[in-house]
Amino acid sequence: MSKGDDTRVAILDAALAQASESGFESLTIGSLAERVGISKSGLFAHFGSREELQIAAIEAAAARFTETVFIPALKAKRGLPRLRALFEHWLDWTARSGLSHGCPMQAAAIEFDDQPGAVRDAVSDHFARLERELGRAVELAIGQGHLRADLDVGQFVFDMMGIVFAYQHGARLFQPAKAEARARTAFERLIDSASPAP
Amino acid sequence: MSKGDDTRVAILDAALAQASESGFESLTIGSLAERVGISKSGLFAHFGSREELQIAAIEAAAARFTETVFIPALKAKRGLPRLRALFEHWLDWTARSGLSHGCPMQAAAIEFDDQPGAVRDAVSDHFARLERELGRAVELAIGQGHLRADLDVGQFVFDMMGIVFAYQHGARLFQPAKAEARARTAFERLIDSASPAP
DNA sequence: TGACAAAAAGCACGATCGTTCGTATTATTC
DNA sequence: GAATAATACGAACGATCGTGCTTTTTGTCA
Repeated sequence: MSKGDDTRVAILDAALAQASESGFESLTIGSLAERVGISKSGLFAHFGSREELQIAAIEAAAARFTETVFIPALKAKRGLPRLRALFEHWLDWTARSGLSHGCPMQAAAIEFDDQPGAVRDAVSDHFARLERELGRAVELAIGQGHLRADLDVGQFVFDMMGIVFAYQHGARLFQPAKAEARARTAFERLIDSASPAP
Repeated sequence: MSKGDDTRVAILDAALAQASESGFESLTIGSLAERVGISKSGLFAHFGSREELQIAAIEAAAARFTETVFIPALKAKRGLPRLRALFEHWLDWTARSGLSHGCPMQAAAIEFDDQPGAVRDAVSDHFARLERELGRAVELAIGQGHLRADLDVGQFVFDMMGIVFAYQHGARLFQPAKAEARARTAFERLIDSASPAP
């Protein structure tokens, strides 16, 4: 890995930390350069424009999400265990990847949902993939007989996302511990209602 | 109402529209003044600082939420009908109040959750009140015998918020109609699971 | 209508924004 | 070690940021 790539990685690390704290709108070239310890123009040269920097940051966040949530979940047996692992890793993925101030993907989703362009596309691609992967995990669980065969997969994924969103909301604004307990309870109830009839 | 108050209302209307589109971070005095059609300094004089403007905008959003969601729901009979009304009005409150580009309160929650101060306080006050009111509606439904007496009210509210968040997310990034259908299905299932044993 | 207060505008400030360009400093390769 | 490419820097640009002032316009009320 060349020197330039090292710097690029350092920049994106700092960018993710910054976006986690204050959102992508706060991702200015000047403040980011200061955080990384290089000059404005030096940083700028790596991306060519602010928008390119934002896109790179989104993609870096998506990559980190994959490393933190998807990859480790593959270690669990397919079916319900893997689905549970996905849920657990998703709950605390920001903390486990050094972004303790909130999920940058969700911040991006809210900031860019009404601003058509490459940034918005990158965000919606991420969430589309997330839904797809979750759906696949659910289908595997059905295949393994862990969940009902007539389950509405899309609805299950929708419900699961709602639980995580409510968790993130509660943890951010109020008591993280309570939100976590509520989220687990809700997820267990969701699984219960999707289990095969005895 | 004096002329100044009229202007203030117009400013806050524009501020909410702007915040709905691009978030509170994008709420700059210059762009807002142009939107309203007055001078920067003229607008500035109404608030004294940008932070005061942001707080006023949050409070205006909260007030509009009350008008659009809480007040109309009071027309429904207390108990389950009112709870349903709250849910329905909450789902489309942004569209019904001219903020078709996203809920400003949720944008604010994500932008300011890690920035202690009066803005964050105003946001968390709003959501605390929202949870309290929802909880009260649930308790009324229990009192009317519409919901189980041993229901975990806090958990119910958590689940309900998750449904709405997932709806807002899906409607924002993907297909609003599908998200709406999923949200209704989820809510009916939630009520079902909270209904008294037959 | 004239006096007074309220509201808006005008102008300027230092700071910071994204971006460009020419130059200096490094890494890499022969 | 010399040649060359990759990286970083410094200075500057026009624009915009939030915020003070002073002046002008507008509304209100005796």
